[in-house]
Amino acid sequence: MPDTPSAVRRRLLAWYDAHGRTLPWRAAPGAARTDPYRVWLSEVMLQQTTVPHATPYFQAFTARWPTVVDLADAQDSDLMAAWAGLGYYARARNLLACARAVARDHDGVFPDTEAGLLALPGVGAYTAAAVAAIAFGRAANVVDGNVERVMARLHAVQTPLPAARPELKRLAAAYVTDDRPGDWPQALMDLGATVCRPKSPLCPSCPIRIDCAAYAEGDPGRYPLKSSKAQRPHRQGIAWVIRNASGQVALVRRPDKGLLGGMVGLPTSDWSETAPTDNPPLSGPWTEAGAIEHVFTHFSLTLAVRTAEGEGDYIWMAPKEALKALPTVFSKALTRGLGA
DNA sequence: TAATCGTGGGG
DNA sequence: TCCCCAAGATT
Repeated sequence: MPDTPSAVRRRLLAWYDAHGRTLPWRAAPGAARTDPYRVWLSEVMLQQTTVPHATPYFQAFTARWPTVVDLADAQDSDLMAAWAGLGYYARARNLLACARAVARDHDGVFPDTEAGLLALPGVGAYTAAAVAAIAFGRAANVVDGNVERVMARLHAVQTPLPAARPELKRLAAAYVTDDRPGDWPQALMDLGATVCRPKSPLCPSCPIRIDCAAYAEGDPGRYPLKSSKAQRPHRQGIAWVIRNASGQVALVRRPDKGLLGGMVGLPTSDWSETAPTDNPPLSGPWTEAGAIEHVFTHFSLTLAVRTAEGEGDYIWMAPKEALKALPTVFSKALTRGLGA
């Protein structure tokens, strides 16, 4: 059974002071207030994304767009290209919408309350609480996957995810106070990332293991319990690599909604679980260039790649530039089509 | 509420 | 090789 919340807080914050991570978006100990723009940008980039994957993007974005107003002035196509490879592209569209809302409706200054932040595009319950706590020192209940896992173990919650979410959030709320409101969620998240890991938790290094009901049971790694997930279907399609006389590649801008929305892509057939209708955009002749495999969150894909020379009403881009602007699935297909 | 929405690393 | 999963938001 956990000790009092205040005792748990004391031990975990002491651990955080000694073992907390140094991260590019995190203010150095004793430094002046964290820049809300950097906190918000990092939080959006880190949604469902690992620190090593997001870090170079954070560095590139802050170098190119040092303030939220700079970002608001960016071209849509530049922003989307800079996000290429990071995934969940709705985040990039919402990032730009949010920057423009802050610039236009808030004089370039982020709202400093949880409710104000929550009203911004792409800012949900987690991100609003995180920015309110970390950038503005608000006593917000910041609950991400790490916090859910720590709470599920600390209290040996028997309800499986995702049904356990409300209960886990209630449990987390008991630890939120006006003392060090920004450090507390970061301490919880650092613990979850480095000690209370999804697999093979490092309980001997945990500052609150004496409070942990799952540790007392002997197998904390089995928490949080999870309900079984649906299996992933497999789809197939065709991607067409068209090059003009200058060696440029034909790209299309994908519609804002749906998969890879707003990104440039190769022209493709429909992607379905049955063989695609071969309806190429040019008469050809087409050369078979093999196929690539790619796995999305809710389906896997085999994409046959065919190449031809031609002209037409496309976005024409040099291959080197295209490879940087395309989402990964199309970078793979283009690389194959180029014979690299 | 449940489905949709990427990618890369690790066990 | 395959499956898990990571600082979630939106509809």
